Amino acid sequence: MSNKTNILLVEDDPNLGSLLQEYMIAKGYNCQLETDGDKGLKAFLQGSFDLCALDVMMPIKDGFTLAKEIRNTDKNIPIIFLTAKSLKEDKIEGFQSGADDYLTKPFSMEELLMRIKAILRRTQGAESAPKDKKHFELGELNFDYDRRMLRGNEDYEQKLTSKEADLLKLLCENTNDVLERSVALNKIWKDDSYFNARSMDVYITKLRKYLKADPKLEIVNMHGRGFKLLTN
Amino acid sequence: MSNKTNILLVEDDPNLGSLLQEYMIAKGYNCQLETDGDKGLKAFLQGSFDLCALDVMMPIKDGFTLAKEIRNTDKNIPIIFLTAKSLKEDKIEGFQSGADDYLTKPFSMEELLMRIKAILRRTQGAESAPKDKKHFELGELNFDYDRRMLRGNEDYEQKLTSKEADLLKLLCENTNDVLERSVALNKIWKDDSYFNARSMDVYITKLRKYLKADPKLEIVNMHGRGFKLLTN
DNA sequence: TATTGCAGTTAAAAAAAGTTAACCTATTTA
DNA sequence: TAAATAGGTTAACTTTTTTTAACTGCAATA
Repeated sequence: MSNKTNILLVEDDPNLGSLLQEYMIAKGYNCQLETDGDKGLKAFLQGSFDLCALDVMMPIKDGFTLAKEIRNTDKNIPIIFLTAKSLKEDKIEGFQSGADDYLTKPFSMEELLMRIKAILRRTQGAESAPKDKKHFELGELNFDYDRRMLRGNEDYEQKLTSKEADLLKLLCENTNDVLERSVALNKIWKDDSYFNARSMDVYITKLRKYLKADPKLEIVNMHGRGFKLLTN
Repeated sequence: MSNKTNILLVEDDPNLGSLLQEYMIAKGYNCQLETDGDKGLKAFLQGSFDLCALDVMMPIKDGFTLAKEIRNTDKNIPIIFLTAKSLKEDKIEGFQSGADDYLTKPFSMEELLMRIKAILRRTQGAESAPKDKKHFELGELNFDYDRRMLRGNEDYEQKLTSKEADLLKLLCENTNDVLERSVALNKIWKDDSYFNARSMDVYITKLRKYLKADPKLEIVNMHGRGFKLLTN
């Protein structure tokens, strides 16, 4: 199975249903479409979904009832209702049957996508810490970003300032590839301007000095573009 | 402090604002009302909130900007926008600035309450920061905030003053992550000013001295930003 | 090849942080 | 009540980090 997010969409209007399905698929989700409540429940029980988007007014079995049945078997699955009803009482019934969100038709598909993302950010969300790497092997050298320390295998040790460490980290993340000047300026200095650019050059000089500890390491300039850290 | 859920409401229309505030209080929440973006940010920095409900169109500072500033200091706090704008583009900007939900006026207070509950069910439910932890493991050391005591496993014992303990607690809550200077100043000294900043530096010196009991612990400065407590 | 802008380097200025000690203020103790 | 103590702030000075400035050389392009 892919590692995409799986969405169960239950919608009795086949036009709207497949439109939404296509859109979600285009946006990189797996999206299974069912056209009534019974099929929806069956699909949910057999599959493994991360989120349900349910139409409220459907023949055979309405969305609220379906939601309760789904909740019976999974207390945590996020549920979004899609509906033409905009009466207050209905929204409240929707939330009371455990909805995470409630969209009133007509809504834009983009808004649906945003709301789905907002909910998944929370639920899958324990993760979402981008968790970038903090420790790099640079030829003979070893760079610990958090401790801001550059170590060689003899007893070379060089403490870095925070700007030095920030810049070296960016270079490492783009090893053997161009780090665009504007990218670095915006990430570290938060502003791409002439003086900051000169400041960055000063730091490049400093880093080059430190990296001399391993003669294979080199920071080369890409005229008009930025810098590249070469490791061999 | 009570164990109620704390909501920060920022709404420039005083009638709507206090109406919502009263309603939330009647429903058993703590709800602090601020009437513009600057006051809102200050209140957020000094307080300890579980959720923010922000009006989008406000004089001085709009809700989107405020949301970004709040997100800068707390990556997880749930944010709901309240707004008269119903344009698609605005909703999308709202969600991109990290919103969990987006209500278009006019909405019923009941619906707002439902949506708040839906979000809190997720955030308070599952994961993350038990925000009010009072006891921290710091490498070899052990920090009891209430007793204001730092203990090592031999017989190292260090009593802390209340400011020392406050600052160490903030550092611990952001272990291996930046504690912004302004955040600490606003939370502990209630005011971000030059002299308080110097005072904070004095406390950093004191804490560094205490933490020497475990050589792995380190408080590093992030120039212009704040401090980071490293644990390994 | 001459011009122009980009990059490399170094030194100095400016800003931020680190440290120590003096100095308040309130509270406890003699 | 005076002295001692404790927590906290202010001040002065030092050191580190970052930015600015000035000068030099190189690279692209007309």
